[in-house]
Amino acid sequence: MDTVQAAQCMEALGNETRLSIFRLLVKAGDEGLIVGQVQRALGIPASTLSHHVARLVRCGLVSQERRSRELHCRARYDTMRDVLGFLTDECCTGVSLETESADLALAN
Amino acid sequence: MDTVQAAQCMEALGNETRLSIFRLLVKAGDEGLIVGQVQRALGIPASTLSHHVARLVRCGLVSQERRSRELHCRARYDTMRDVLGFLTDECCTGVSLETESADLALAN
DNA sequence: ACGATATTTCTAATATTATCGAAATATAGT
DNA sequence: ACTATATTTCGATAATATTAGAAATATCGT
Repeated sequence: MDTVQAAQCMEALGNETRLSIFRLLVKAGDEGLIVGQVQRALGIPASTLSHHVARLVRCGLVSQERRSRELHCRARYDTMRDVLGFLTDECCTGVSLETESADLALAN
Repeated sequence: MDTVQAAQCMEALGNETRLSIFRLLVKAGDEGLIVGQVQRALGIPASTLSHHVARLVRCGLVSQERRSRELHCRARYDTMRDVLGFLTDECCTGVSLETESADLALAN
């Protein structure tokens, strides 16, 4: 994952509404949720929600699959893993994620 | 770390300029960099840079320490670790970070 | 074909963010 | 006190994002 896509994903998740949507989808697991379920869960207008979901889809964090009238949304763990990988590699160099204090190494 | 602070950090890192600043500071390691060094490295006007750095400081991703005229900036690994922890726990439930494909468990 | 449901696209208003020059502040050396 | 350096704050403009109602589209059941 390159810097641009990483930034796009972060920007997407940097909005509280979108972060809630994404967390909801993660919790829903493999099954995912249909847009209407998300809407009822979060209580936001359909058009607003559609906008936010589209943005999550655009940056690759959510996938959609139409099932007749309903639109199934699922969190894309692969993308999320890439984002975490980017952050760990590029933004946390030399720091273990464990809480044991770090042995900062200038890895470049 | 709560949802609000996590979102703030992500929003901060979701801007390409700020992400570059942060990566630069991470690479600089424990020593950090003074604002002027960051400015020369990235080639952006001082006032614009100041704005972005202030934002990184505000959300806790960067710390500053004045040394006479110069302002030393350092990446705060502890905050970064918390952000990664949040993302791993709340946004990646049941998915291993290793590339071996996941055993999605609905952990709630 | 029609009416109901699910969701998006359009449109417009409002709000927030980004950018950067100019002026202000802080500190250092002379 | 004066000048130079380092950085921030101010102020104004431009760009982008958020919000949400209304209209459009798609699909279903009858």
